[in-house]
Amino acid sequence: MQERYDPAAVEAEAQEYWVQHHSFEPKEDGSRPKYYCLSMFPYPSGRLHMGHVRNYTIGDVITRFMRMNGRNVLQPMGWDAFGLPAENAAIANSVPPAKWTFDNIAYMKNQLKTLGFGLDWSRELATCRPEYYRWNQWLFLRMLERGVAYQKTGMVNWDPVDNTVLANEQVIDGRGWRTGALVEKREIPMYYLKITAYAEDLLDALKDMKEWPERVRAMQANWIGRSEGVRLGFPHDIETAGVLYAFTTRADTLMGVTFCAVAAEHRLAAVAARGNPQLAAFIEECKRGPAVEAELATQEKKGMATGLFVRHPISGAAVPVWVGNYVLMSYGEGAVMGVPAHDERDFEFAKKYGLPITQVIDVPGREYSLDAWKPWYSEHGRCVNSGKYDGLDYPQAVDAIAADLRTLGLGEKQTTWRLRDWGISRQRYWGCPIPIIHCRHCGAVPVPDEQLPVVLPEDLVPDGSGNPLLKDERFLKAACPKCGAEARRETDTMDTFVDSSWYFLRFACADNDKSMLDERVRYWLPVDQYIGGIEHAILHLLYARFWTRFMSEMGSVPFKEPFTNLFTLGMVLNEVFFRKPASGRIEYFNPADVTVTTDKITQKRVAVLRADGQEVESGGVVTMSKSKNNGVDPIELVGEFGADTARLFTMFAAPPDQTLEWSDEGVQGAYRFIKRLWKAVHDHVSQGPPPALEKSSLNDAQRAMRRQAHQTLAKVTDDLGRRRTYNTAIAAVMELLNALAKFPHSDAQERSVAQEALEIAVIGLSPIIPHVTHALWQALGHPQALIEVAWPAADAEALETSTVNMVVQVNGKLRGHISVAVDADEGSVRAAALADSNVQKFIAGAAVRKVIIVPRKLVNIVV
RNA sequence: GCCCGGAUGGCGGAACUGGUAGACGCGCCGGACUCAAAAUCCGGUCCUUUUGCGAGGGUGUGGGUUCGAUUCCCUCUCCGGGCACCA
Repeated sequence: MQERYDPAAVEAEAQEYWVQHHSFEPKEDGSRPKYYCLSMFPYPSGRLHMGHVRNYTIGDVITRFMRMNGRNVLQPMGWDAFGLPAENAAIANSVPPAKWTFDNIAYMKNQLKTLGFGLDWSRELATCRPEYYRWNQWLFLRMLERGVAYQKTGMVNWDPVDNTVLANEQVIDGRGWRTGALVEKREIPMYYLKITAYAEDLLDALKDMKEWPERVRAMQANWIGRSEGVRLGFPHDIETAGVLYAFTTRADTLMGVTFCAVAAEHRLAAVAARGNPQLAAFIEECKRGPAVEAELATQEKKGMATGLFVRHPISGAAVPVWVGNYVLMSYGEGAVMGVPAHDERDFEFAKKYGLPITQVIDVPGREYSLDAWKPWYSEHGRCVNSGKYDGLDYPQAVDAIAADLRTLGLGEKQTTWRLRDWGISRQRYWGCPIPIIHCRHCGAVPVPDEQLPVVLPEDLVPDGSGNPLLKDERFLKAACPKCGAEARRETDTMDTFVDSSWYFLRFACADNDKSMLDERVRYWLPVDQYIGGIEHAILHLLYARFWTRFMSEMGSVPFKEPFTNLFTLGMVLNEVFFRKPASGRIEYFNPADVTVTTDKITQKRVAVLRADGQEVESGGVVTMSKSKNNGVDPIELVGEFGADTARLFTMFAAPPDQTLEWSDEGVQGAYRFIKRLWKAVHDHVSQGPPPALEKSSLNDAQRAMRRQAHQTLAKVTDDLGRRRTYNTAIAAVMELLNALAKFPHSDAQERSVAQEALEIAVIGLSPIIPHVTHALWQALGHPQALIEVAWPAADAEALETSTVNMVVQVNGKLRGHISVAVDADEGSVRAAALADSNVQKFIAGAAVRKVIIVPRKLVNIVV
C-alpha cells in the first residue's frame, strides 16, 4: 500500500472498476427487489454548479447504500435540454441553441463522470431529441382527444420593439430586458391542460403521501387551494337583466356588503367604460400592470367607480360596482363582494374611497371602531345588523344565507380552487413543437400520429426579434391532414415543464422507438426515492403528478403517484463580495479571488481583492449564482483535492435538507480527514495481517473499543438509511477514528479490534467517499471489491454493557453523575443519586418532594 | 401581500420521542517536530467567576405549559424558498 494518499490515481482506478464491471447498469430482475433512485435532471447550462454536486452526491449515497443492502438499484441521468437560456446564448454568440446545448451536455457529462456517481449512462436521454419529444406530442394528442388539452386565449407580455413575447423574468420594472420598451399585454390563443379537473384528487392524495416532507405537502395543498364558500348573485338591469356573480368564503357577512369590485378584464368593466374615457383609461392602466402575483399583491390598491349599480340579493339595496386593481380575473368569478367591516383589503379600499362600513359580525368582549383595522374584525362571530340572520354563528349563517339564495335562484354553496389550468403554449423556438396544423378551411387540425414527430429544425439562430420558426418556410409549410390544402404549422412550442413531467418514466425504456413506454415501467416505477431542490416543491412536482394521473387513466402506468419518497435539499450559499462605485453598476468579485482576514485588534473581518490589494465589501451569504459571481467551480475543486473531498465536504457541512454555506477551510478539513483515514489504514496494514478476533478474551479497554465501533456502525446505518443525516454519520466515523488513534496497537488482539474498527469506518463511509474506500478496502486485505460487499449489521454482543452512566439533577439543574448497573432497580438508582456528595449539598436541609427517574438516563430530585 | 421553512459559541453545525446544550469539523491559542516554513501530531477553546473543585448565566425577542423546554403553545423580529412564461 502506498503511504501517500493520491486522489487522482485512487479515483481513476475505482471508476475504471465500476465501468468495467457495469456496476451501475442494472437489468430488470423479478427475483430481486428493485430500487429506483432519481435526482432531478439538470438543465445543461454549461457547467455543473455546487447545487448539482450536492444533489447528485445525495442520490449517489442512497444508491450505493441501497445497492449494498441487496437492492437492484437504478440511478439514471438525463438532460432537461429545452429552454430559454439556450436561446439567450444563441442570441449572444450567434450559435444555434442545439449546438450550444449539445456541447454543454458533452462537457457536463464528463464532469459528472469525474465525480464518480454511480449512474446508468446506457439510459441517458435529452428532452430536445426527437426520439424523446415525439412522445410529448403523441400524449398531447391523446389529451386533445379526451378534452384534457384545449384551446383558449391567454395573456402574454409583448415587447413592441422586438415584436416578441417575453417571459416574466425578461420583464424588468415593466420594460423589456433587451429593448427597455414598455411591455404591453396581448391576448392570444393558447393551449391549456385541464389540471383543475384533477384538483380534488391531487389534494386528497397528499394526505397519504407520508414519505413526502410535510412542508412540500403543505405548499402543494395551499397551491391547489380548496375553498368552501358560496357563489352569490347580485341582479341588475345593466344593458339587459343580468346577474353579477361573486364567490365568498364569508357569506355570513353578506348583509355588510357596501360595494362590489370587479377585475379590469370583467365584462361589466368594459360595459361601464363605454362613454367613460376616464374609466377606460383606468382599466387600461390596470391591464398594463404587473403580471406576477407577488407584484400584484404588493401594489397600491386602486379603484374607480363604474357608475353602475347592482341589487343586494337579500335586501335589494343598490350596491355600487367598482373596478379594483386587486381583483383577479383568474380566481373565482373575477368579482368580489365588498364587506369593509370584516375584510382587511375591503376595509382599506373603503377608507380610501369613502365607502360606508357596516359592522355585521360581533365577537364577544370586543369593541368595534371605524378608526383602524384590527385583526379580530375578520374573525368568526355572531351576526348583528343582519335582520333575520342576527344571532346566528358562522356555520348557521352560511347555511341560512345559502339556502335563501338558492330559493331566490341567486346562488348556492360552491367549492372553488386556487389552482388554474396549465397554459403550455410558448411563443419560442427552442422547445417541443405543438403538433397542430392550421388550415384556412378546417381550422386547427391535430397532426396524425403517423406523421410524428414534428421535428424542430436545429440549425436556426434566433436574433431576439420573435420566434425564428415564423420565418422558416421549411418548417411552416404543411399539408392539411384533413383536406390536403396548403396549411401552416403551429409555431408555438411547449412549456419545458411538459418535458420534465414524465422523463422519470422514460428512463425505464429509453431505447424503445416504437412506443412511449413499455412493460419495463412496471418493474422500475414508481420512483422509490426522488431528490431535488426545494424550489421545485410546487410546480414541477404538481405537473408530474398530474401527468402521471392522466397516463394512469389511459392505462399506460399502474399507479397515480410517480414518486414514493421525496427528499428536498437546501440551497448552496456563498459569501458575496462587491464594490459599489460612486456611479455605475455594482461590480461583484468571486470569493476565490478575495482573501478574508480578521483584524486582531478590532476583531473585524476585512476582505481584500488579491488582484489589487484593495478592500471589497461583503454582501453577506446568499445563494450561489452567476449574477452575484459567487459560485465555486466543483471541477477545480476535484482537480485540487479529488472527488471524494468534494463529496465529503458537501455531505458534512450541513444537513442535506438545509442551506449549505460554502467554506474553503471546511474543504481543507474534509481533505485532512481523508488523509488521516488513509494514514490510519496504512499504519495498521504495514504491521501485517492481524490474527482472528477472540471476542471472549478481550480486556475492558478492547471491549470498549469494540463497542464503540459497533455503535458507530449502528448509527451510520440508521443515519444513512432512515434519517438521511449524512453530516452526523460522518461525525460518528470521525469520532471512531479519534478513539482509534488513542487505542494501543501493540498486542495481537488489539490489532484485530483495530482491523474490525477500520473496516467499519471504511464500509460506513463508502457510499459517501466511494473511491478512497474502494482502495482502502483492498489494502485491508479483501479481494472482493467494496461495492460488492453486503452492508454489515452491528454485532449485538459487542453492544452489550454492564454499567450505565446517569446524570443527577436537583430541581432540574445538573448536580452530579452516577454509574449504576444496567439492570439496577429504581430503589438502588435513587439511593445512588441521593448519595452523591455534590447532590447532598443541594438537598441538605430540604425535604425531597419527588424523585423522577428516566431509566438509563437521568434522575431528577425535586426538593 | 400570501403560502412554506429557518434562527444554537468567533464560524458550519450536534442534541433523533420534552431529559447532561455545544458532539464533529473549521478558526483561534499553546506545545512537539524543523535551521526555518509548510505538512503532521499533542493539549486547550460558550460567557462570567474561581488556583482548583465548584457556582451563576446562556439556544433570535417577549410570554406560557412542565419536576424539567433548543425541542410543545402564543407574540414579535430578521433571513431564505415559492407565487403559475427561469429551470
